[in-house]
Amino acid sequence: MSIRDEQREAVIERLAEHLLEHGLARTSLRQLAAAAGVSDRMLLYYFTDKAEVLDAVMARVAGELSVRLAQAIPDGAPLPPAELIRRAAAFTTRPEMRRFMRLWVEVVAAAARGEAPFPAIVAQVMAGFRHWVDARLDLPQGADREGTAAAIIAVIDGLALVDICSEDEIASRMAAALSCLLADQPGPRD
Amino acid sequence: MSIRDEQREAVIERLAEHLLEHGLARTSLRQLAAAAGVSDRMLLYYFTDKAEVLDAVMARVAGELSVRLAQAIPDGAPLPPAELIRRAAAFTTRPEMRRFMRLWVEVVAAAARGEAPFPAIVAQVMAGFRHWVDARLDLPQGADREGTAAAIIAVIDGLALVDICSEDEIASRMAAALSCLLADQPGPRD
DNA sequence: GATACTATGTAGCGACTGCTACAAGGAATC
DNA sequence: GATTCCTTGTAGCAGTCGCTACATAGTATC
Repeated sequence: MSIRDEQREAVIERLAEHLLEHGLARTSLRQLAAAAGVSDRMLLYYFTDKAEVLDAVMARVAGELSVRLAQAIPDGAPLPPAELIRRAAAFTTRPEMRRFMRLWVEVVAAAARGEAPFPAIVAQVMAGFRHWVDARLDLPQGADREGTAAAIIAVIDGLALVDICSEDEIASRMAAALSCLLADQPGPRD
Repeated sequence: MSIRDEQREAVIERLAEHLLEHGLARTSLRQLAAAAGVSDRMLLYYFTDKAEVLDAVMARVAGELSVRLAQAIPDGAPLPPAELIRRAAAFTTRPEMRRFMRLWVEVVAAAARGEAPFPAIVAQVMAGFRHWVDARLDLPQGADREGTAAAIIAVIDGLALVDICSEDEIASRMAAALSCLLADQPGPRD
């Protein structure tokens, strides 16, 4: 592997950490270069342009998220939707996962704005989410698997969205309340 | 009212429409000025700086959203959470409401990035949402009202987030599937 | 040793950003 | 008629943006 390729890999690794830490807030070429410990000139030597940088870094981040999701909830035994939501919610609101979800919300917004290369990234990651849910979802025949999968993703992403603009304390209560809403036996009653 | 104040109002009105149409994609001072039909020089005559422009415009948009939410689901008869979610979801995924929700997601992301004046705007709008839910939520005593309200907002916002990065067709299926998940009698079974 | 390719620094381009200094026209007031 | 204030245009500032031209040092190849 050439020096260039080695540096490329190292840069991707460092920038993945940078994006998870700061979101899309500091993503000008010069800021990315500084975070990666190289000059902006060299960043554009390792990558053809800024879009390729973000593409590569986001692919790395998505890969890591994918691994963690697979580890947290294996695809062996399919779960009923309420239980799947409950576990996925518990996992994605864990402190170390919140920066993934925050970045994800920012990326979706950037895609909504039409900002390259985020629309393509969102399409890929979203497909990954759908596949992840589909492989873990136990649903009676005749039910709308795609619709249900989308709804489950929506609930998880919604928790993340509210989470990032609220005080820390609300997240667990929100998850608990959601759990009650989904249960066949609804929450603490008199 | 001085010419300046009249123009200010007219500019806010036009920019509210602009933001709902294009999100935060075209919000440089010059782009905002063009959309409002004035020069950038005059925009900064009517407002002290860009943050004040966005503040005023977002307040207008939030006000309009608030009116529509109040009209769509009056606060007379409190609803159980599942029903409230169902109605709110049906309303916010209506075609004419989607641009509100898209803008909302973008604003939350901008706030997450720390970009002024969005954190303050998000806090205000979020408080409005919480109040709206609280005034319409029928919940047994002893239940966590705040947590449940946050969860309801999360579900609605999640639908919006998935909605803006999916094909049109999925939205209604997602809402239907969610309805099944929340029902005491879960969806079409065999 | 000459040549070609890889790797890196310096410097800067043109476009855009938020914002402002300055001047001037017009209306109102003294 | 002179002065002052409200309104508006012109021009441009300093900074950042993504990106690139150019030079150079080192290394590999012939």
